[in-house]
Amino acid sequence: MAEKISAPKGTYDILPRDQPVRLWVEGRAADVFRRYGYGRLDTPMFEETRLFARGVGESTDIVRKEMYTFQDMGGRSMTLRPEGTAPAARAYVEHGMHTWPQPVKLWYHWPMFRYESPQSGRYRQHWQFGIEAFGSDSPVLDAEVIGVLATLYDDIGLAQVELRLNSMGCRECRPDYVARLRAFLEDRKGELCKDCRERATLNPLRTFDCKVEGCRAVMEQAPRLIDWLCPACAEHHAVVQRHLELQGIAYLPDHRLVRGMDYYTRTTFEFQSAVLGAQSGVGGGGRYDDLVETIGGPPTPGVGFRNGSRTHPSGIGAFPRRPAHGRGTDRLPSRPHRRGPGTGLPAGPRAPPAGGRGGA
RNA sequence: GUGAACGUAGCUCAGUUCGGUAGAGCACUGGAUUGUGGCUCCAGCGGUCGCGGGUUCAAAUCCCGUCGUUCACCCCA
Repeated sequence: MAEKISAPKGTYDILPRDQPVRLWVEGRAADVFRRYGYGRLDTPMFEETRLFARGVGESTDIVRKEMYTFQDMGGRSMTLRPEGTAPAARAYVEHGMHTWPQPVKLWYHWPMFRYESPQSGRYRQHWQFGIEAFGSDSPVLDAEVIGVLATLYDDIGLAQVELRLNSMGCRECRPDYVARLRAFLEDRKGELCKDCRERATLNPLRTFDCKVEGCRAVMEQAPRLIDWLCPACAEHHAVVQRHLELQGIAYLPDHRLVRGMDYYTRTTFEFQSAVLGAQSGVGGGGRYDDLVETIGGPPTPGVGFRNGSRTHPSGIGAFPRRPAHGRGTDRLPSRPHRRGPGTGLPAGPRAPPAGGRGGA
């Protein structure tokens, strides 16, 4: 026998038994997005490399060392998309969506590619749901986007998630704050770990993430971005919170919450699950008011979220879920019957959730 | 990129401590039985023990390397 060939490192096959859950989740998501007025967008799986370099940010790890970049036959540098917001923004500009009624609301379910070393819930190709709303800087829209994700989680019965909320400020107030933070870190340099001393110059906001006890103690006394927002950002943040409360969405203010892309401004948020170990983020997002302009479009604010398949190839399927309630008829389908015509049809609406790898 | 654990039939694993040329259950195939393709019973198929070196009379078992998986760090979905 010839040498066996297996799926590339960090990738996985999605077998017939996984499809019912997958289709069910996508169906639920599509339904929620539709109810909120989002239309589906599909873009190519690869884009010109400079779209991500500019959109995601040259200083991010994604752009610096995690992209699947290749040269096509015409000598152009192309990259398998590592995230969805930049391509969506590109499509917004390319198709003149600024002439559509604003905000333009888009959703997608796409595979993403990152050259990382795989570990729990982290793959080289994974699927993400996302929504993006372009063309409105209203804080009410931020709260709505968070509401969409909360509704989706509620709809599929995802349990034990909590929402963390922060504001990253804008190009007016963040630079001032970062300078202030840098000065603080420089001052306390001696008390920081080796990693943090590097972070202090490269990406000072990340020093808040450090798990080293000494660093945590120092960072307790560090200036907090949330305290140094400009009046406009502070007001924006306050309105977002008020509208979360109006929707009855519980959240935890977390001034240390920093997400991976450079494009975030003002609102950032993340739903986390206590049961996922180190990879606790389930989904999150935020506002990106400068992104469209950065990639060559007209100044256009935007806000969105993405939800990654953290634990299971079939997507959200393996997350812990609440028991099905009596009236919610559209619960998760069970695995198809062993025998039968081979259609893989769900057994029925009342089947209990099945979790775990390969389950359901 | 760093560290640790692991890698034996399609699947879940035993065997590795104290080296002696591979086992179980499930699945699959065939048969018996049975008013179903269900149950039970019988039989069978199936592994160069991830790969490559080394030590040894002899390696799944010890040593080195390599690839892969998992978990953690980094970072992040």
